[in-house]
Amino acid sequence: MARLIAERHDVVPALGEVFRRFGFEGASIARITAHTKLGKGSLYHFFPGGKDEMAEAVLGHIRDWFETEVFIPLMQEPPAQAIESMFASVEQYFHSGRRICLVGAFAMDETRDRFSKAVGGYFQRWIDALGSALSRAGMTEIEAENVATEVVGGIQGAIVLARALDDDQRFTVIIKGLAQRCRMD
Amino acid sequence: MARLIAERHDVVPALGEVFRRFGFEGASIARITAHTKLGKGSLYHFFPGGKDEMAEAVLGHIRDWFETEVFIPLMQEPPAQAIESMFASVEQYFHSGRRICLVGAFAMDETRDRFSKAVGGYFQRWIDALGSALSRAGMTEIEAENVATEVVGGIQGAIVLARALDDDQRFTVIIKGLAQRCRMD
DNA sequence: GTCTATAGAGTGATAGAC
DNA sequence: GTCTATCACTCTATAGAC
Repeated sequence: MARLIAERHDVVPALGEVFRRFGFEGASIARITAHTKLGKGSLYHFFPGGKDEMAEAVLGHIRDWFETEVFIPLMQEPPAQAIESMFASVEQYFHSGRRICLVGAFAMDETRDRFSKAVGGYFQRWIDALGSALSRAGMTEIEAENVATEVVGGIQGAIVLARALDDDQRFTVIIKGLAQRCRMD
Repeated sequence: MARLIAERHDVVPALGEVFRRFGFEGASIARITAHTKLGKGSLYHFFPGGKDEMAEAVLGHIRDWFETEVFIPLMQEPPAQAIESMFASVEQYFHSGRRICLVGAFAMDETRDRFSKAVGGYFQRWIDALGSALSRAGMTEIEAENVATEVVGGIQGAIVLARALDDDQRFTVIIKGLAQRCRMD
């Protein structure tokens, strides 16, 4: 009976979707078992720390994805093309605003305090990486940091608006504006 | 003992704070009674529709505040000064990013679907009002709408970042940049 | 037998509604 | 306060892999 399906990392994306849909508080174990098709036994076998450990695993998984797909390219590749590539990744990853940023969502209520290190680290790393690219592209340090902050924040805002208005065009329009801002104005 | 304190509208701000802190799912009736110092009896007397009606009341209260303090001035007063005044109100209302936007938070998970009308209406009204002011200030229709969308979204993003990084300076810096954008560039 | 993965009944606590 | 449903979580039982 055992050994058939899962390893721990196989269920992490499914876990992420549940947390995204319902939030941390709204993601009950019942909902999680329904979505992951894993019994409580398996779930607590993989994540002895319960929901907190599940959320931690999801945040780590998100961080890893951004690290390889976005942050490292921003730090190491030619800046103009890495920035363009970042916006393409963002458009795709967030499904034009139909998929939320779990890290941003966790930041909104007291869930933040449970995962403050992962939440803060994710955004700081993003701002630093983008700031590095903008700086290499010719901006002053201070300008690069300000624009990076505005852009990373702007992406979060675009997600909020797209979902609130149920209109992905808003997301795409805002992202285009932010991309323009990175080309200097 | 009864009759002493409350009317329904007196408890709405306290309700708002509970929803802000814990989110809709995390705001349990126990937490609500603790914060409002109202028994369950009074609570269900004022809000027979339960938690949904409580949240609806909070959203209506928020909408009313923005309507008088922000949206109507944007539509009717001299645009440059109404826009400056909007940014001042925003800085104050959101406590430099330490207080979240409940409407934006509700937009993030499936809570949105319960309150989609209030959530969508709030942001659309804000964008329309700001767009009107920007247009009167000299922007083309299309430019005004784009900038209004970026600014309203940018404010939401600023809240997310300020909380995620636990740093209100980020909020203030972003707001300053958005205000600059409204003066044309 | 020992190990890991699994299923799910059962725990007390707490949920929202009234 | 009282109701039922559901919460997060524990535990026992058992499957197959070695």
